[in-house]
Amino acid sequence: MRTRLRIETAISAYLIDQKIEPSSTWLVELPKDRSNGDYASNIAFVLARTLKKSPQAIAQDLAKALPSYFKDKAWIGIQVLPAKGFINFILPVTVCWQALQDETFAKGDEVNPERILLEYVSANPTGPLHIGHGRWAALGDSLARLLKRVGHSVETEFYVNDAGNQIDKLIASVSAIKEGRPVPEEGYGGGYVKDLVEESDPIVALMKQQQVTLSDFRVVFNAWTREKETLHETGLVQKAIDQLTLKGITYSEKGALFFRSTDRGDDKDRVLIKSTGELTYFAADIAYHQQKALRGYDRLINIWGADHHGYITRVKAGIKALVGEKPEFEVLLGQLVTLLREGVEVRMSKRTGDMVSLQEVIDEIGTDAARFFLVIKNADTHLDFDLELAKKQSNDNPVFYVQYAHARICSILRKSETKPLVHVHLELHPTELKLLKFLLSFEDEVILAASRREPHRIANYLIELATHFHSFYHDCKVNVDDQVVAQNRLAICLSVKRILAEGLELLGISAPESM
RNA sequence: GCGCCUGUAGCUCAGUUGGAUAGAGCAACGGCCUUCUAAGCCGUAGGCCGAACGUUCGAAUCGUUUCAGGCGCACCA
Repeated sequence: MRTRLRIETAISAYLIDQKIEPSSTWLVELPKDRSNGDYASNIAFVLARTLKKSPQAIAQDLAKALPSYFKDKAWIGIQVLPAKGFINFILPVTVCWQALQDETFAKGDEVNPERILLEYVSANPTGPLHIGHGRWAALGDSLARLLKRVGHSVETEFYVNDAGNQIDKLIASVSAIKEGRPVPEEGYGGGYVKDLVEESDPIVALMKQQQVTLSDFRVVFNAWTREKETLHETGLVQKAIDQLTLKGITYSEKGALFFRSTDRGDDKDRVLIKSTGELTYFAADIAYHQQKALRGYDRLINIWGADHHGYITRVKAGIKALVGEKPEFEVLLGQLVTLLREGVEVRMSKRTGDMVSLQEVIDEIGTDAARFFLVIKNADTHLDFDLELAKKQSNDNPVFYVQYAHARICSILRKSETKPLVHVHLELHPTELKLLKFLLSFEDEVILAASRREPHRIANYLIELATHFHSFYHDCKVNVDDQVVAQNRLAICLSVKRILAEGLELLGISAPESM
């Protein structure tokens, strides 16, 4: 971002000098085709209307004038080229090099750092985690890492629904098995339920099991909040309901207590207390979010499956009613995962026990491959996860392609006897130059991925970086006799290694020294 | 019926705050290991970006309509 910021600053300075006020927003971005330049701006298109000149003519003028606005010595060689109305910027190698050397490269660039609470997975403790939870786990954990990386302060939380109907059914199923009775209808009959018979507290046992799986998946939460003890036993749910009633936004009807959520965009009012006297999950949920809000965050982010889409408006309405506009409430919806084995869908049912658990997936294909598969696709596209395919592909799985690049660099470093220099001389092989320039764009990718909450961008960036590196490896031998060249290339290798490792780290994937 | 997501190469998907000839991997075909790990590199072929209309100097990207698939629309969780 800092590099891009320099360019934006130069353009702004020019506009101020010329007393030009753009009619709408312009930007400096990575060109789609990197061979056009390192950065590009659409400013000429934007100014065309105000200046009543063609974008091409404006671009010509700007290209001539802009270089003198880069005051820093290192930037002196910058090329500013007009092209079909675009303005392309080609950075001097030294600028790229210096940016990469900076300890804080692609780190802490967020303009408005926030205190964020990210809640994800939050699976009921009624069975093992499945592949769908795996998607939220991979997504949430990577997102947390990304948000931290750009400078937010992030805490992660797993909300444990250890109260309510489903829990009662599970307990009933366990005792039924224990006493040799058949599992009640609508109960849980999966194989794992039989194993719970030995446990003094089946819920805790399942929670621990989930924790082990997540830990194997390299996903660790700052907090596991248990609904029963933090919300019900403390009376906080009732308190939240009372507050709503006090505000006059509840009403009784047919023996139930309703929350007037239609006042805040919902299409029907929601029940807080059923006519049976039981509290709804919705009541507990808004109490929970109220508690989160009171802890003083700027933003609450939740990751939910698309099947909870209908829930957003009402929970948002509840939060707004209880705590106001203060903490932003943001829900990231992820589309569902279909688990396949050789193209045939594996139905996910905890009740029948007909399922493949996340633990089994991890054991079968490994955490690295599983996480990569789950995070590489945009969260809003439906994901088909084929176990056999994931296993079969494991040799040309993109994750290995990326890891291989890292391992290759480590191998080069092991074989090299020269020490890297601090700077690069200016004569670079074209492939080498492309690689260097691509490294620089990590900065922009991280910012974009974090601000749009799209970790899959990092996975795609890494694949592309690995591609650039493998080409470089092929075209440019590192350990050559010419010491200047060797040191240069070694220095580039070190940068690639660092970015690969940092990128993989953001995805919670290992960067092996050898393969 | 209403809401949200998706529809891009044979397959799996990038690209979507409008921009420069629409990209990658797999599959297919053809090259490259006496040289730092061939889990690699290079090349060829493959497209009316679901369809139609509209907004714009400019649309895969925005709007309307429509078709197809997924997921929701409880005093269930």
